[in-house]
Amino acid sequence: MPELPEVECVRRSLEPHLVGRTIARTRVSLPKLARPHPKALRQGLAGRTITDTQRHGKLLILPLSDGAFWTIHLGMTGQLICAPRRPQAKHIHITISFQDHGPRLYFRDLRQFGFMAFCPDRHSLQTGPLASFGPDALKISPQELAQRLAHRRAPIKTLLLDQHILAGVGNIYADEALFRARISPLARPIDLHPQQLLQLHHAIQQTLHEAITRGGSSVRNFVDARGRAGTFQHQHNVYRRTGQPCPRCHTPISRITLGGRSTHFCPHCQAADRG
DNA sequence: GAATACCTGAGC
DNA sequence: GCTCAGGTATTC
Repeated sequence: MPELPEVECVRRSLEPHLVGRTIARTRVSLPKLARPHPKALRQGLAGRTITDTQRHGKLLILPLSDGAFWTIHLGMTGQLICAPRRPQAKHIHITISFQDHGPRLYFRDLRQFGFMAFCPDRHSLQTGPLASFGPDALKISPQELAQRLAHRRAPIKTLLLDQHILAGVGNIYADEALFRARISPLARPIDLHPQQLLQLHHAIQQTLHEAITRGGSSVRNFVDARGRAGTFQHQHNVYRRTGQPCPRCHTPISRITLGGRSTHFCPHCQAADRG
């Protein structure tokens, strides 16, 4: 479920439960979710203390004692659960227990697209889990966004989903940000005025910040580490609203496929010839 | 770029 | 039975 706002909500809900705690034991029941392999994850985490919680795009980064890092990507259906006992749930693939014998951390992932990785130092973090990510979507400047989009020829929606360009925007927030900026998902960067790129940058920031404030979007069943659902799905203007009236002009929302992903937009407010 | 692959489940 | 699902890497 998680795009940048959901991962940020997970990070915030996790922080008070994790920082300062020392890992005792890691149990991996689905080896492919542990990188580079289960033994490295188990041995790397054992005895190390979590010193902070950070996020880059959709990647959770937990700095550890001795300059190591633990990274977690939730993929499409990943969920972190902090609880004293194993929840009555299927698809729990990794369990972390701590030296204080307090609540454990359970990694649940139905579709198995997520992962946990151990990085012994900053270099392996940057050449490993972080290698494929551009700047964080909440930290990138308008100038840098414009620069990174400049000579790309794909439709803008496809580019927003490309984590090499900027990290954190997924299908929901790409559609919602383009609606706010009144830009067609089919527009190419070369078609856009500099002013429109500024609007897009602003729309991305606004949409992501507002979603974080509302606890993220629980389209299917996203919950944070304490089991709380978000409410931003009630603020969606276009995402999964095919055929329903545009909140701005009442034209029915269209749905097309772009880069293999369903794409929702208002054909009037976001008309291609209006950028 | 588009298609496909990795997975399981919900909803029709 | 079929289509769709919020992510990403790899192939043609």
